[in-house]
Amino acid sequence: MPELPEVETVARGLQKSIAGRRIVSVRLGKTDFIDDPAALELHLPGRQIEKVERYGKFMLLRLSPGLNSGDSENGDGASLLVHLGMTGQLAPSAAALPSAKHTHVWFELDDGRELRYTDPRRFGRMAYLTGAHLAEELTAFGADPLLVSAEEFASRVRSRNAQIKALLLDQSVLRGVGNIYADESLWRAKIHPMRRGTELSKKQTQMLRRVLQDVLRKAILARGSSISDFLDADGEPGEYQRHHRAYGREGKRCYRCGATIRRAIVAGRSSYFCPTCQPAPRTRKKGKRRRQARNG
DNA sequence: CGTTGAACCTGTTTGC
DNA sequence: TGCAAACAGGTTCAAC
Repeated sequence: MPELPEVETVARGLQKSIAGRRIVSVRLGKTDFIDDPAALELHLPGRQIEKVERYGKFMLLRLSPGLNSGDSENGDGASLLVHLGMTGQLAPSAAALPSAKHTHVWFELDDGRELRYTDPRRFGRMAYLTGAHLAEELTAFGADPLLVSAEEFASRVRSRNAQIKALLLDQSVLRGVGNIYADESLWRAKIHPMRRGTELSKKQTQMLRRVLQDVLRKAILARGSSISDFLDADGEPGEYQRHHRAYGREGKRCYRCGATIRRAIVAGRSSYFCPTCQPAPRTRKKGKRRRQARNG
């Protein structure tokens, strides 16, 4: 569910509502999505949440130096890394309110509230990481799509023979793009999701970066897309789903040309596109119909 | 190197 | 109405 704009929305909300608060205690339910549950219970109590930021689809809760002695990496960029997976929600709540179903982590704060993590499918991830470990973790990711230069974007995309949809979803190429914003940007750039990176012209590549950034910025302004269950840190849905041009529009007409939006599985994911505006690449032979004779 | 499919887990929607 | 299949904003891993 949460891609870059949704995670940015949650991170900004949390920065406003919980930055500066201290974690008093930690309570855990199911923990199979937590790297080292005991580390949370051991290291988080007493720490102040200094800042909440986004890194790709991750949230980084930057923590104050710990008071426990014996922890050689105290203060060394200690952070709580949170990935929302498909259905994760992280939001503060009055401690007295009942917890939603599938709430698995409660951080008691020093102002009487609790920061709660709820995640029905538990595809999310949570980890307490310090300095070197955190840095190492983050090196696996590619460029931030909002910051990437035209040159870097082009070199990352045009050097790869994979399908452009797969490249946009690959977090080691760009960090933060998911299924919705991949399809939305490809529709706007008029590029078929099965086109190869190597196949894109310089113009197309420039256009793709431009519209991707534009879509992401506008989606952030609209506080993300809520298809069925995304809620921000204030419990509010986003509005950007109203502006979707491709994603989820199978069978409806293309806003640009009126053709019928199609759905196909590309890179293992449902992909929505306009078959007219986004012409398909020449299909590989792949058995089936033997049209033209090859050999000459 | 690139693709595909399965797996992780729960809930909701769709189809017969 | 009932029940099974398909599908969901993500990631990872094995197999080819």
